[in-house]
Amino acid sequence: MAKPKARNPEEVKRNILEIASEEFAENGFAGARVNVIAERTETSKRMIYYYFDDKLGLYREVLVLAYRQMREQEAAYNDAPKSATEALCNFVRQTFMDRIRHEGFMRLVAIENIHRAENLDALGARFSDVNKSAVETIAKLYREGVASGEFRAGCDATELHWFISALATFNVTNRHTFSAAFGSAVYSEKGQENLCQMAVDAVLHLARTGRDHQ
Amino acid sequence: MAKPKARNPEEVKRNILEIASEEFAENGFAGARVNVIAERTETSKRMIYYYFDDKLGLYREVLVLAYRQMREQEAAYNDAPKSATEALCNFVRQTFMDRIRHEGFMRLVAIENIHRAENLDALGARFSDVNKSAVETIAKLYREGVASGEFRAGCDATELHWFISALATFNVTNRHTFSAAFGSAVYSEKGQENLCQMAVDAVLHLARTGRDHQ
DNA sequence: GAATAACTTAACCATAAAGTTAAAAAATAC
DNA sequence: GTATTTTTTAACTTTATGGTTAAGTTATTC
Repeated sequence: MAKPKARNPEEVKRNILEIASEEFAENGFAGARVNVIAERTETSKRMIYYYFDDKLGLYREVLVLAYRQMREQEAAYNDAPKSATEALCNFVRQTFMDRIRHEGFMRLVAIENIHRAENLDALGARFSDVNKSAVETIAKLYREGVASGEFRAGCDATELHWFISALATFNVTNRHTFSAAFGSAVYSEKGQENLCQMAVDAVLHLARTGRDHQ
Repeated sequence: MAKPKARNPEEVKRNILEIASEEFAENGFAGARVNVIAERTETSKRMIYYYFDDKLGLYREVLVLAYRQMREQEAAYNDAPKSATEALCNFVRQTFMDRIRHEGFMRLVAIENIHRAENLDALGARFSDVNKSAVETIAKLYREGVASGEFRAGCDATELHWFISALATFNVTNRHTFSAAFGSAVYSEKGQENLCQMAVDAVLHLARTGRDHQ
């Protein structure tokens, strides 16, 4: 009577990781409960230990998957802009919106920073390889702008990436304390447009003036 | 033989809060252990419950104290700069360095954001009152620059504060994942100088161009 | 100087947490 | 059709956790 229920280990793992990702993002590593994760999956607690050994092993696989999904998604940008200026402008906007869309990922990153990234470090090359594309995108973009005369040389691509990332990330991860302290006007529709435009203006300015910080 | 050990409830409370602040900043709310906090204080676990009721009560008092100390310290800036430009430049640098110096506070803020600031919200006016000065400082500074013709009108002071805060905060709170992903060059002495200078340049640019984002 | 309130100590408790055991069943591979 | 891998179930163990009890001590108040 009960359906045969075909086996699918990959799907079981995927399902566990999906739920675990939500629970860790919501409650942090120490705050998350293995029992709760188990209850929410379509399988049992035993299977979590079967596939991931322990809570930490599960958490680390969640991190790997989250970063991989994020970078894959970022790599799918590539519009066909008319100029380097336009491309950079789009890139900043994209990043800003992207961070908003992936709040769960942002929370995992914030949590891992509280752990001083010791779990990402433990992953070694399995992690750092994934990120190479992120800086390369903006490096290429900036080079093209310098070549066309739109930007001035001297900026460091990683520093530009840092700058864009800082604004887009803070906007999501510090939203709650900022609102509690200073009101939520900056998180109104108009407020968010303003902040995004400020980010675009500032980044264009930095790219155009080049290395004024020698 | 044992010294009389004079009573000093305020000192006992202060001591508990100091240790608790370190433990919560290090491990988060769920990760922190009341037993560990108790062991590290000069008093006993019972006194924590005597003064703060429970773990959450202790955590909330830690937040109150941390924000108060931070704002008091910020309010003690007031140098005597020659121009509004110089004043804004100094303010950005100060903020940038300040966040670096108060890593523990930054960690508490990050942790409270993971909790969606529900504990700050629960404090109500006891919290929001403390922050009024922070935006007022930059608002005044910007007004003076507009009056002197150095800046153009139209910027929102809270948005400027958000902008400066974003860069200075991300630099500290996302240090570990950023380094793990993109290398630690931006956290070398030279790298940090560059980032700080980028922040100054960008903020000056925004203040000078005023409301290009209507 | 007795009463009272503030404070201290350490043993104790109930619960909840991560993780395990063990036995069996079902699907798949060979 | 035998061996292997995957999956299920549920009870169990160990340890650590937040929180409490209860008795005692010290300063302060009257």
